[in-house]
Amino acid sequence: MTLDQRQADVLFTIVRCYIQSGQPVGSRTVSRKSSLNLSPASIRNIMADLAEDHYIEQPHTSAGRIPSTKGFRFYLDSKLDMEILPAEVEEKIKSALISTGPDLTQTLSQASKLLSSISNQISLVITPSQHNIRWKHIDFILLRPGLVMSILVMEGGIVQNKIITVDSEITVDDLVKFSNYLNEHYQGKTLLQVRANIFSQIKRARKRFNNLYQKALNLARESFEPDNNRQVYVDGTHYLFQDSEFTDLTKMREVFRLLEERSKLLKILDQTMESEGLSILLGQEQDWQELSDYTVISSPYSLKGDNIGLVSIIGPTRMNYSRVIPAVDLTARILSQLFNEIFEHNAEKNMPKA
Amino acid sequence: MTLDQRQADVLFTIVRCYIQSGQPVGSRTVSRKSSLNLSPASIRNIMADLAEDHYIEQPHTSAGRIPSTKGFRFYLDSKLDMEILPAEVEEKIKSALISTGPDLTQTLSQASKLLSSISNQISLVITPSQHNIRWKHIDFILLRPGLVMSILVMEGGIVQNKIITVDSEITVDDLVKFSNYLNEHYQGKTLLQVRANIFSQIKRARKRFNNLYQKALNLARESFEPDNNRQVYVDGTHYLFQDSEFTDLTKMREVFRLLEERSKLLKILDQTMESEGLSILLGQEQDWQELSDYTVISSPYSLKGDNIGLVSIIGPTRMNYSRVIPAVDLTARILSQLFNEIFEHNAEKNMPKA
DNA sequence: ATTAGCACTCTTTACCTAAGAGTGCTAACA
DNA sequence: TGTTAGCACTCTTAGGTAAAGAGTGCTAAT
Repeated sequence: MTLDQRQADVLFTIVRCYIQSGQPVGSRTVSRKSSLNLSPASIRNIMADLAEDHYIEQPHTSAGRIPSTKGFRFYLDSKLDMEILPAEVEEKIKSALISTGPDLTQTLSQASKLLSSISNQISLVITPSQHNIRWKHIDFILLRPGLVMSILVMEGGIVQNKIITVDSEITVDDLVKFSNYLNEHYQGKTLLQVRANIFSQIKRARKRFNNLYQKALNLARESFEPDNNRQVYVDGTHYLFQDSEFTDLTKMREVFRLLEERSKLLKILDQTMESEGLSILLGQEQDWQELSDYTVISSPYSLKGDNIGLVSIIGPTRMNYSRVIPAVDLTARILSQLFNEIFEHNAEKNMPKA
Repeated sequence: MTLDQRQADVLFTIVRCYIQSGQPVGSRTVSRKSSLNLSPASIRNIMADLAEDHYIEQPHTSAGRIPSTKGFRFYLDSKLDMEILPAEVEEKIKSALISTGPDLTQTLSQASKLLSSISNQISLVITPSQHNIRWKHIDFILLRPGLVMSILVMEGGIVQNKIITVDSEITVDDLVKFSNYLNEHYQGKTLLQVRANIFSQIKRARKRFNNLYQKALNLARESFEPDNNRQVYVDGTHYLFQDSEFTDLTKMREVFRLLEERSKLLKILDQTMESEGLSILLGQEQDWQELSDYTVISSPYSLKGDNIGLVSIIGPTRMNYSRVIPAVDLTARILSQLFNEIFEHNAEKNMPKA
């Protein structure tokens, strides 16, 4: 079942030509473009084998062949001929991201813009899940009696606001006390740690402590709840119109619909969140009707070895992988680097205090 | 130059039919669809007049007529046959917006989603410019020496963060003093008022006050700077693919490109910001290459009579105005109402204190 | 003033044919 | 035995023509 050298060679040539032209590829073309010097007739024999094993398909009898999903998968898994991005591109991205200043929100938004422009595809950047990020400060503001806004500031200037309904007797002074307490006890811990700690305290508090303390804990619990509206930065949507002559408009429309349905989108992207390094999902391999002619390439970015966010692009199955894959990879790597630098920076600052 | 009753009648019928079908409209069709009972031949005479005055155009000799930009403008300015949205739709929107709770950011995002789904077009909602909104609270957080995050919370839970570089000698205690001072003196004022006041104080402070005070003022000045990244909520992009048989893909692509270029988009939309009530901009009347086949319908929402934000839709010039216009209008009205309710609510709370 | 009638124009559609691209098979070749 | 030239066959595409259809503009009659 596995392909020998020549079969693979032919398959790769077909994939490359198909990506370039969007048209079925004939034996003549393969014969000319491939490195093995064989006549079209010989190529045809090999192509017949490949077709039998479903690596390639024929739109109709007298047409050339196009790679099947299986064919694409084989091509992608062997990841040959990736372009090496010139060092200056790497430098350009890095400096563009650093220049966004200390606000990581800006950095991520900028990363998405850069990625779409160097890949010429739709780019997605998901903001970090905050489990593993340390927080610096919490603040409660009484919007009106019974209504509090909590503001949680984390490393790198990531902010999470939440509006929380509370007991209407809670006063501004109470809130100051709460926040002082929390800032003193939990500052510098990760959200995950804080949450765990708060839950255990709530259990104990049921019996031992006074009412005010319980209210504080409940307020804290709600504030530190995992953020369910993680943001997704989307850029370069107009690139989907490239080569739209060959594209089914209904399918294009589905992509746009998906991009707006953030929950569905996140469900798809989350699959790649835990994987190490880059992953490539072919729409047709998964059961996504929305992306049947499209491919998602993702790479997580990480903080201290934990994946916290994701960089991806969505493009047609026949996109230029050799350029796009390195771009996604690079962007994720640089983001990781930036996050870790900031983390290091702050860790030094925190250590002496602790 | 102005049209008489019959000419207008014929023009309206042509516009209506063209919107419905997307095809040139012939005299037969007009004769059947219009209320005046005239034969196709008579209609043709009237159509010849209209064509001479450039209200309608002919793609080629033997085709029907399509409304010109001038024709559309005439139709839109007389705004007949607007659908009356059933009261239950109004109720549905209202309750859906109220149910988003006290967080106005959520409310606006939801408004955009609702508008796109009832209009079947791309919807845009611009977050309020904060000049006329009162602020409740300011907070400074020392991210690291020399780097401060300011958090400005306004009426309705609108939050504006800004990261500001400062003198690296400023301490956490200084920041607490600053924020206490600002909160005491300026709470409840509008951003515009605060800014004016701060500027005048800075001038005086140059001579009279100590260094710390000047630093505080400078920090305040930067925090209260008008927010240059006003958000735009965009929804329903996939509706652009409706009737895409008749649509030029290059032009569609330009729309998507424009939607991502927020500064350009805002420049276009800001034109309508100051107008009273609904405005309709035909892409071809303006000098926007990006929107040559599209129309922007906008209506500002207001707080205490001042326009603070904008609700719009972007759709093809031949969209169903009779449905879309009331939808935009209604959404803006409901938003104004909600904002004013919240304002009233808070005003009552603020009054006794002041 | 309105309309029926009609010739005219231009587009659209269908149909046909020829060209072209590519295949698969066979037989010959190294 | 692997490779290749040759060839018949299939299916799509492009081009051209003719018929159909839609709509106009004009004229003459009502």
